[in-house]
Amino acid sequence: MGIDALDGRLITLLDREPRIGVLEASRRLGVARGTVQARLDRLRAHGVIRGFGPQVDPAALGYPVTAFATLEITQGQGPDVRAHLASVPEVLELHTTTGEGDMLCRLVARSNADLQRVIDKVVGFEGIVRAATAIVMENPVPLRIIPLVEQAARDAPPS
Amino acid sequence: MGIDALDGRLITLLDREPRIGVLEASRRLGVARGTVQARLDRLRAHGVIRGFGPQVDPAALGYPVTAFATLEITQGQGPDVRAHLASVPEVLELHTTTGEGDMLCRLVARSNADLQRVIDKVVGFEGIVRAATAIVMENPVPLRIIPLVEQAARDAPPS
DNA sequence: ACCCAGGCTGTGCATTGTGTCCAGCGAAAA
DNA sequence: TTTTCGCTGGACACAATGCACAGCCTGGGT
Repeated sequence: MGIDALDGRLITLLDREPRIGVLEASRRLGVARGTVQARLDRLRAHGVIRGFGPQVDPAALGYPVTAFATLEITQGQGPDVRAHLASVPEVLELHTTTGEGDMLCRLVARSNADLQRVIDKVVGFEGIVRAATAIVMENPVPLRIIPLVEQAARDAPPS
Repeated sequence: MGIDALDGRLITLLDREPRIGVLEASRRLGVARGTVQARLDRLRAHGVIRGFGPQVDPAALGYPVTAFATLEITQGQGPDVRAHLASVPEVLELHTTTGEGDMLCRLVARSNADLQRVIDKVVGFEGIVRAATAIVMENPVPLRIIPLVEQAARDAPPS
C-alpha cells in the first residue's frame, strides 16, 4: 500500500484541522469533493487511516505521570502476564520485545507516589521476574505521524 | 479536572464510533443534544479531548517494524540531540527519562534491514554515547485510553 | 494506433446534521 | 429562600453528507 502526494496532503490537513469535513477539505486541496471522498474511503479500506477517535490526554484526566517499564518474564508465563497487564487501566500500551527485557509497557499515574501503587499492581504477579522503570520527565516529540506520512508520500509519487 | 459517568460514556462511545456526531450520540446516551454539545465543548476546553485527528497506521504506510531505542546522551547535548531526533521522520515519539538511559524513542522502519538504516540515522550524531534497541515483536495491548477513562469516571461519580 | 479501465471533475438531489438561539425546570449551593 | 447551574426540548437557517451520473483525460494493454 502506498500513498501519493494528494493522500499525504489530505492526511496532513485532517490532522491539523480534523473538524473540517470532506467538503471543506476538497476546497482546501483544490480537488473535487468526490475525489476526497474516494481517497478517504480508500485510505480507510486499506487500513492506513484506522479512524477518527477522540485523542484523550491522560494528564487532563488526572494522570500526569508517564513511565515506561521493562519487564522480564519467566518462561511460559507470557499469556498470563499479558492478560494481567491488560486488566490494569493504567497500562496504556504493552509490547513484547527483543533485547534486555521481554516486555515494555507504558504506564500512567496520578503522581510519583501513585506510580508506586501502579507499579506494585503491575509487577505483583507471578511470572514477572524483574522490572525496570523509567519515569518520563519531558516529551520533546509527542506521538506524531505526519513526518512519516510526508516521507511515505514522497517515496511513492506515482499514483 | 474530573469527569463524570456521562463524560465517560460519551468518550467511550465516540471512541467506538467516531463518525456518529453529536445528534446521534445524544440519542444513544439518552440525553438532549445540547447536553452532549456542552459536555463535548467542556472536555475540549479542559484539554481532556485534544482532538479528533486521523489515526494513521504506520504498518499500512509501509513501516511494519516498530522499535524502542534507549539513548544515552553526553552532558549538555540534550537540545541538539532533540532537534536531530525531531528531524527524523521515523522517530514517532521521544521522551526524556530517569533511569538507565537519558532518552527513550519509538522508531518505525520498513523492515528489519531498514531498521538498521534508521538506527544509524538516529545514533549517527554527536552527543549520543550509547543506544540500546528493542524490536517490538507483538503488541498485546495497543495504545488505549478507554479503561483509564472509565476508571477516572468511576473515581468521580458525583455531578 | 487503438481501445479500455480507472481516476478526477462538476453537477444534482434528498436527507441529515450543525450551530445557535431560547424558555422552562429541577437540584444543589449560597 | 433565593440564586446559580446544568439539562431539557424545541425552533430556525444553513451547511454538509451520501449517493448517483455523465463527461473527460491518461496510462496500459492489445
